[in-house]
Amino acid sequence: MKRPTQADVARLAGVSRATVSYVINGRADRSVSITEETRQRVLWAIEQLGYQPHAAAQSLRSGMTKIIGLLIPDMHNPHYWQIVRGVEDAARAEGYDLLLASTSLDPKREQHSVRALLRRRIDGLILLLTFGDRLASEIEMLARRHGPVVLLGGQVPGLDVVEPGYESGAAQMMRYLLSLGHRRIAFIHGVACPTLGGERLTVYRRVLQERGWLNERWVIHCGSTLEDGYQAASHLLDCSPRPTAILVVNDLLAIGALRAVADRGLRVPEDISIAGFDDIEVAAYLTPPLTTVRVDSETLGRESVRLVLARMRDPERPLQHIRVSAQLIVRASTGSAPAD
Amino acid sequence: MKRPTQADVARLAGVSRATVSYVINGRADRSVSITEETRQRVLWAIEQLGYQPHAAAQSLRSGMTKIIGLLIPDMHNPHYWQIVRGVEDAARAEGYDLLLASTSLDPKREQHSVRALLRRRIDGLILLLTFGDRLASEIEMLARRHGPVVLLGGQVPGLDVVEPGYESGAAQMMRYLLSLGHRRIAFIHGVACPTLGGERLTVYRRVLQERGWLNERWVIHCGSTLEDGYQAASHLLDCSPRPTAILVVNDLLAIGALRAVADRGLRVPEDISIAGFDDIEVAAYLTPPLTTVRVDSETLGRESVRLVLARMRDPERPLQHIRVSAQLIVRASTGSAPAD
DNA sequence: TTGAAAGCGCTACCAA
DNA sequence: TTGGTAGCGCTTTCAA
Repeated sequence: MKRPTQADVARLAGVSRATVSYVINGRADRSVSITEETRQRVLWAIEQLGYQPHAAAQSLRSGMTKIIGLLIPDMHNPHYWQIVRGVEDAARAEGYDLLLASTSLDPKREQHSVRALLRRRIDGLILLLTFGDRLASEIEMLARRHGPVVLLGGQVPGLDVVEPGYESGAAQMMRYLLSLGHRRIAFIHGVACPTLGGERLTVYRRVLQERGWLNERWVIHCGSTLEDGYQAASHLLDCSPRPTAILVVNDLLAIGALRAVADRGLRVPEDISIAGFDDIEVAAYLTPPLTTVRVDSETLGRESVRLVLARMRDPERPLQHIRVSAQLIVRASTGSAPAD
Repeated sequence: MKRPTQADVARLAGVSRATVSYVINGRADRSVSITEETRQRVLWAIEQLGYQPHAAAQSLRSGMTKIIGLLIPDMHNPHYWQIVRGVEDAARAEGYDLLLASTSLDPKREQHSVRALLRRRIDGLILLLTFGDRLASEIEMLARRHGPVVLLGGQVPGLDVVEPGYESGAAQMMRYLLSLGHRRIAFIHGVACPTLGGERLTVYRRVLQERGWLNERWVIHCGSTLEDGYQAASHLLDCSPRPTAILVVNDLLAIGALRAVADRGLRVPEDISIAGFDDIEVAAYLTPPLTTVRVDSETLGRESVRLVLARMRDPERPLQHIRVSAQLIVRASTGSAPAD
């Protein structure tokens, strides 16, 4: 019970293999023309046998895989999933399948995954790198040889980039928190690699520095799990004086922070304000609903696919750098700074 | 600047293409043996050229793609990601890449995705079907021709199945709620397809029926988004008398329910208890932390991969049906039924 | 309008 | 111990 091949179809339809190929690939319009009757016979034979073209053979011959690869840092963070959704959607709409890999926040694995993805001669690659710097030169080289590679955030010379507008988002957020009267603002920087989310931290530091309110003790570096967020917030809550607001590098960790506050019997936002980044879907449904900076992650994914496809079509087009804007979303987790 | 092929390596190393192949595939041990010196020269040439085997060509020749396909219903629900994590992990550990597709809760798209996946002659396929029944016969047929197909829940004759133990979990949950004195227990069945989560609903009905407390007005069928959960719960809260507990088909929707309760100024669990299924990661960090039924989703994913690989190795092995057990996790969102 | 045939890059069998 | 070589299934050019 072997799977039927193109030759089987040809035999059954009483035509040559080339004809079958023409019919399938719809080349019937331009250079080649096929009798409607022949076409129908071929179609019938295909149906009859349940024939399906062999993807590997097509790839080998045509040089296209019809696959787009996506590398994300961490499957735990919903934010990345929203990106995956955007990518999957856009890719599928164009007839591409999605090969997904995650770094699991491990540099070795990131390197390994990038190589594995590249090895497949996938049509296009979208990389959301965690430890990118270490690989920059290798990626640059490989990208030159392989097809299109688009970076989702970060910087590698010679590559198209889609950049989330966290920087302006962070600035909006800081302005907002200051307008509420907060001065003791903490920052939880829970990421696998210091460079990740760096722009948010930088803006935070700069804004407070300008006012002389920066206190490095209130910048917590920790891991990237919910529990890390919880622990970091717990630590901050035990400080004296306590910060009146905690800005968290992403919503996932902010959820951990909310829990920490609740566990200490404190109220949000009366006793302390909490805010995050990303506007993951649950953010609006938390108790209290979370103030955050929205970066439309599906758009991030979609745009990446767009760039990849565009580069496929025209490898010589000028380098693109697209910025997806961010927007402050005020909900109930932030309020005026409590009087001392 | 074309990519080097095996022939280039052979030329540079001064050996034949076959030798290169042997070196790469480490067949040097058994049937064929290669001088250490030759081996080194080949390795050197590979390094020199930055040669990487062409995956499509390998697939075509060897018949293996080193890819496992996974179809999930919906990228919005964290529960499914946890499964994806398990699959990705296990697959990568065995040298397989992951091709991911999501149904987006659309039957057409499910059918289309299954076909696309099958078409690739992927080494193995893991399906978490939403509308499986409609496709059952097609899948069965295709599975016979194609490689291993494992079902994650559901039933298709002739296929290996990994089944989450929701049924026993639901029974534990109902027993627990009853022990807290609840009699007016509602059920939010927010799924894309009635059969999904059916076992949970069935247990719910059976248990209440036995006591004569079943009230179909308290069974809400709705969609599968957070907002659907919110709306469904809102509706239930407006009933009079109000249910004293709401069991939600999954944690994601339960989050929506928690929000609805909070928005009405009611307290969980004093005024009403809320419980879900899956034990997604955020469940423990919600306010209040959510009582739920844990089904270890990573294990679900891992086991699926295990079955796929086992079936690859031995297509004739007896059909497997693995049940992953469920466990009641009591947290703060459930409490004694309020006195009337 | 259709068919023949040359590979795409690789693996594995057989011969040397 | 190594090399020659026949395909895997498909697309596409060229000829008929």
